[in-house]
Amino acid sequence: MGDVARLAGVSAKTVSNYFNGYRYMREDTRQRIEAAITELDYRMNLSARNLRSGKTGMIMLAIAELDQAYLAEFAQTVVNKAEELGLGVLIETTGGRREREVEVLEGSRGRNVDGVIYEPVALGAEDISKHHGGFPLVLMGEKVLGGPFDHVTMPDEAGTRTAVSHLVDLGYQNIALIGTSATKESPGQALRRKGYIDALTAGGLEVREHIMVATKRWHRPDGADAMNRLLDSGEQVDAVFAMNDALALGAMWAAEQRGLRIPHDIAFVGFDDTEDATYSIPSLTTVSPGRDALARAAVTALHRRISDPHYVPGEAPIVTDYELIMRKSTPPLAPR
Amino acid sequence: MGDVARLAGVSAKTVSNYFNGYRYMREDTRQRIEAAITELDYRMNLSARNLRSGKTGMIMLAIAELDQAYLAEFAQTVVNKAEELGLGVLIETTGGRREREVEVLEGSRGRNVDGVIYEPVALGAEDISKHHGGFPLVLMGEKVLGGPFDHVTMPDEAGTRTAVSHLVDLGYQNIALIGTSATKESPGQALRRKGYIDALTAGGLEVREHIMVATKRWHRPDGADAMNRLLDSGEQVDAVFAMNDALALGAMWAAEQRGLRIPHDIAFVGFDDTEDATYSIPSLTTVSPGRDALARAAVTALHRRISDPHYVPGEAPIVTDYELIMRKSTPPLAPR
DNA sequence: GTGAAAGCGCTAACAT
DNA sequence: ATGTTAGCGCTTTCAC
Repeated sequence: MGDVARLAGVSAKTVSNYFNGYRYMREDTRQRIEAAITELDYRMNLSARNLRSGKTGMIMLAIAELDQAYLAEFAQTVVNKAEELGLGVLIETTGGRREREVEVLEGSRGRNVDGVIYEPVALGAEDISKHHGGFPLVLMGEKVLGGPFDHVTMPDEAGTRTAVSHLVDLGYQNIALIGTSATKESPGQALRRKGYIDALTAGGLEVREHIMVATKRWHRPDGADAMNRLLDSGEQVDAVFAMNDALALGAMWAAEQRGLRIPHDIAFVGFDDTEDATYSIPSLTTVSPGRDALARAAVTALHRRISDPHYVPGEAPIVTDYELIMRKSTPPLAPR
Repeated sequence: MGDVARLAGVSAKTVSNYFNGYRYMREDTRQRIEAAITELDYRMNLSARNLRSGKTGMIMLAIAELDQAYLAEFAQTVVNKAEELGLGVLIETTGGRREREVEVLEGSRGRNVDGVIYEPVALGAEDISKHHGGFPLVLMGEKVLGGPFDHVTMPDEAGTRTAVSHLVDLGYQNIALIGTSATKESPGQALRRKGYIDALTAGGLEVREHIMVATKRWHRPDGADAMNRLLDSGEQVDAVFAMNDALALGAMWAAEQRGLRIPHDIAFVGFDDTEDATYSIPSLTTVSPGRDALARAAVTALHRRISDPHYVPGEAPIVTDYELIMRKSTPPLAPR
């Protein structure tokens, strides 16, 4: 920057003013600076600016994994929105593993970005308060009581309840659940399980532990695997609610592999409304949880928290609207 | 860091040595430092380290979009591999738009990371040399002649040729191509188109411009749209090679919507071997281009370039092995 | 409207 | 094996 100043015949401070949009500057000064920048092909050293200003212009997005359509689409929207606000996005993935989640919360990178959008999977609310190092944080999922965090959350419970109730209304009586956890339940899992149980209860149906199937992850192979176990069990099943679209599509595929006719023999419902749910054969009924709005809300809240020192995180979660998207995988149940 | 040094009764330099793994240090010194760090809950200020050392410990991954399964899976592997090497990954998306691609190449963020992995879509080789600001760069796609860049590339041409030849061998005679460009062709597009044409020619089949269909992007809706236009055209088609899996799955869906039986009436082949190709109904024959190996190779090459000042980028591209994965969407052609 | 000087928190180079 | 000095390239403060 010194070089630019010298070439333009001004001080470094004036060049700095130029970059920071300082308003009072003579037109000829501005032009000389611009000419010098072009001439020298100068780019500001962000490390130096960061050191001095205490800001980095970057936020971190810490999620379980990118190779899950929902999270990839979420990340895409976060990157776009951040770009609008002049922020870069550093992506860390945790694989949903507790150890990595703690690392992210305690590590130095978290304190060296302006803020973090964080999706806890293995970590509970207490853990987060305990391990958190004091940087601006927006949580995806449950509220951490007392923590100074914004939190954005999908309508997990209500969305699931609506979807399962829809199956009940269509006449299905043996509705399986795919995607529970054999070990520690994540917040989203707990809420979706609750929505499922409530809908069955409200519909006067029995809640059967044997048709609630745990999976390790939430990818297609897990869904296929779960479906195979379900069919092997001999339990009667006429519909499946899966905790996300990938599980539902994997389950549907496994059922078809075994010679069942979809959706005639078994109906399927997913959650997320990722692109592949529209284009599966048959197309998949699913819950659209307002993904883009949520991602934008997360970035906006974080940005406000970063740039306004008086900003106080909202007590209430930011929840988006959801919508049940009805497609061909859930026909009205024909009398058997 | 000064605080830590004071509390531990050593100089700042010794604390710095501690963080940088300097080997010669008395055990009790080390322990006093560790105690002080814990006591103060100290985390290093990376901006200061970056300013001083001229490195940031971050690389940038500049790709078209994250909400494309192939790129999301690629990004996931890049993040993992970078993490292994102690590097953070800043993700920028360009949407494949020329203007954004230039911005990324010229902007200040590129000069403020240690290196960049870059996927040009709209930008040609000349553009890249012209706009590049001198930072370590690994390109995905074609070789930029004379540029000091490593480049990693999928076996676009050979993979496509093999896939289309397979259709020819099975007896298909009217093989459409989905995913060409109406405007400027990207490197990958050009190579896949060439592979397609070569395979047809080698098989003694006519190359028909009318069954080569352009799409705006490479997502499912684009594939569906292209398939509809193809079917509306009245051209005879018994198989489709799509430039990626998403296009193939969208096209397959559209054909099914119109009452065609898949794969009996039309066979489909994709490219990428994303997870959804395994679990579609019917499962999709596709080219597996060694995605993970490629992502790891890209990070490794960049890391070497960053850390070894004598490293000279290879002349030859890093190409991975590919494999044709045969599934149910391409049965041997029964005599009609 | 612009300049001069100080200093953000680290590490390279050298000293001990 | 550890301490001292200087300075990375910016922005802040205050003076002009």
